[in-house]
Amino acid sequence: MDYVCAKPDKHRCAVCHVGRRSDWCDLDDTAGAMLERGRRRREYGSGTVVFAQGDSNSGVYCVSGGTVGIRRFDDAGNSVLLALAYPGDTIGYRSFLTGTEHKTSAEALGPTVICHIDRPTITGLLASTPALSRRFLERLIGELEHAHDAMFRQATLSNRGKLAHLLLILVRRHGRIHENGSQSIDLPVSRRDLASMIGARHETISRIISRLDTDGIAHFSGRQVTIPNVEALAAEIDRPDAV
Amino acid sequence: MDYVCAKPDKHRCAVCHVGRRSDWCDLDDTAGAMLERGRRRREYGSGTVVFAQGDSNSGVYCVSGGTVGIRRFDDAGNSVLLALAYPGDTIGYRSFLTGTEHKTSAEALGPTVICHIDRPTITGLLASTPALSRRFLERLIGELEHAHDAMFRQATLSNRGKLAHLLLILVRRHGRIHENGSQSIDLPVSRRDLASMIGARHETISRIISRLDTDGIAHFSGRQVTIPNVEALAAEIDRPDAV
DNA sequence: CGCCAGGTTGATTTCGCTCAAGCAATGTGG
DNA sequence: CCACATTGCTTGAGCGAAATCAACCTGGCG
Repeated sequence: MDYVCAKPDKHRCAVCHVGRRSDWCDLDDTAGAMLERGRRRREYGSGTVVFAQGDSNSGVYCVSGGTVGIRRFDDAGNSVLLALAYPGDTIGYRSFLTGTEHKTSAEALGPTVICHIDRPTITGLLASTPALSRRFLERLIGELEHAHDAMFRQATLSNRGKLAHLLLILVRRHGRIHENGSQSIDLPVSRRDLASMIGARHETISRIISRLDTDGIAHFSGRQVTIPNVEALAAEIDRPDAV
Repeated sequence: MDYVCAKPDKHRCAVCHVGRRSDWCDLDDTAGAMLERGRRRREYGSGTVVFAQGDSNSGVYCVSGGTVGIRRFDDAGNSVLLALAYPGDTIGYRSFLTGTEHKTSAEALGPTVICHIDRPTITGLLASTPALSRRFLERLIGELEHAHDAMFRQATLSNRGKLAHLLLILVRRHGRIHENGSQSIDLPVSRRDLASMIGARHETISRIISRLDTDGIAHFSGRQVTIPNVEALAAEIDRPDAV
């Protein structure tokens, strides 16, 4: 999701460096001041819960630094990592808009900085700045688009294909390019979460990982992944059968 | 998704009987007149395409009668039925809002009546009626919620459980209650589409169906399904193993 | 009448899940 | 500081579920 602000370098949220990519860049001076008053910055340690599924809504959150996991639980204790949120993303706005309890949990994956904007403030901002409502609308559209893509992949790809695709997405976000053209990722999530993201057991993920390793597609060492050839990884996506 | 109009029996779209459940019930007199001018009612035969994935947007559509399938294709010709739309639902509004091409196709599943509202009209309505924008927003939230639920089920349930769940949803929409407490559905979709909705091959669906039949959970005859005991069907959802 | 799409069924193979054991890293209380 | 639990990960064995390939049926429809 790439939202570009109409007024670059103006009225952006002061603490965040995301600037033009945040939802707040359309605010005028008074609205910006209101945001500054109602905003509260906080750091979260790895694994900390930002808001929990079932909690009543207390405003919205804006990710400033780090990575946040959006997760859903069921009664049996199963959990699925539905999405990842990055600096510039607003989260928790859905239950704010509907006035219902949170339908998902959000947790810090690694050290994270998040601003909380309380209900009165965000209500005021929405009233004074129609463009903000539009931002949320477009954010929703992006998320729905993302969910539809995921549903389609879930229905058409093999587990190996799904993992390859997920690695490719993670490379785009977290990847570092090496001198020899290979790329490395520091995975933001555990194996179990990788498994839940593609709808497989964690043992299955382990096996696929070791096969990708022996096939030379991707080399795993803890949460470090090295991908010699990204094109080769991409070629794995729609292949039902291996070499 | 149950949206209730603030002004019942007033300013609703004239041809539709959905009245309070449509997105248009908030319009005032002038906006209502604008809608009447820009609206064009049309009947679609079974299987007809309303709009196709890749088409440029030409406004939005409002389902008046029948059932519409929202489908996504890939290059290889695979298709997945992502959602169903019913009278009162507005479709095609996402690509209108983003100004991009349609990311999904919509097709009539059986005889269907749909109103088309052209771009200038819907643009004007949105400008004059902020509540309409809010309607779209809540529609998006509902769809995203639905997609998240689907992703979670896709990751946690067996194919049998997914099919049981899908039948339960369809019973709610299409079911008729018999005298003896059993319920019947006239499936709006083919077996292949049932398969794509739960991410399985159509042969697998055939087998699960015959097993549900012999287990006495649901009896299939063409697109007619009879469910003696809905509770028994619901109990199938989270059961990984059969009796 | 023959064709064809949609559906069923069978045989076989592959994939992925379950159960289970083992291992490394981390943390904890004595 | 060590014994010991805990957590996350890997690996193996066996099994069940589902995909694949294929034959065949059935009801429309030109």
